[in-house]
Amino acid sequence: MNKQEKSVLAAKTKVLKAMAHPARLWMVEQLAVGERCVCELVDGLELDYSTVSKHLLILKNAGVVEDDKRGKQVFYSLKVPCVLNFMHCVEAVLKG
Amino acid sequence: MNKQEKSVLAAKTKVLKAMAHPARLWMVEQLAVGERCVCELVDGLELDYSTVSKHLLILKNAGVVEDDKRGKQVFYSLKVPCVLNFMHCVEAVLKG
DNA sequence: TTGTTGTTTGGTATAATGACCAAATTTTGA
DNA sequence: TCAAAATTTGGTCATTATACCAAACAACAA
Repeated sequence: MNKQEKSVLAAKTKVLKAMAHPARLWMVEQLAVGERCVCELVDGLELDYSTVSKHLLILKNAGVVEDDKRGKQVFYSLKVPCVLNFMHCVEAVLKG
Repeated sequence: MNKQEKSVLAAKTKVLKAMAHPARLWMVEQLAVGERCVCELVDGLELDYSTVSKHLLILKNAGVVEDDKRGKQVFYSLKVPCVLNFMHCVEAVLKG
């Protein structure tokens, strides 16, 4: 494996890791329905604002979501809807 | 979020986490081509046998791969080929 | 200006991961 | 049997993740 292959692999891994956490995956599924402000995600997850904010940063850095500040609130939305297709496959894995 | 929703989420997360590591993702991509013995994966990754073996166990426990012992060697193969479809989406994420 | 709401940042303690080494296991071959 | 080859298991240690608290910031309202 050369240096370039390694960096491609690292980049893909970053996207997968971003979604590989229950709170983050839940948020991705919510955002698939439509944009949400941080407050709504905090409500749903019952986690600290600081925690949710950091999770969102991870998703954002991975390129999975984007944010939009409107007034006092920040709205997050799914940047790449195809990530959901994958979840069908994950469900297939779960069924064996 | 009730107990059942949480456990479904945990199960999906397990599958994602299993692939969210460069060595494991590389192995999944190799296995997509065809089955491989542990020795071949060790060769390609340049990691310890023990390390690779543990990575494979994680993939197996997640339901992503299966193993087949033939003689002295153990061959691993991809149990759910659709996981690869997802990688196309990941690549889309990478392109922004 | 001051206060309030919504969000992010910094810090810290704790838990989970991942890499290696050594040792145990399993299968085959001499 | 005994030894070698392929793999797994157990243990340790360093690194990374994650949760919470406190404090900082930004936008708006009084």
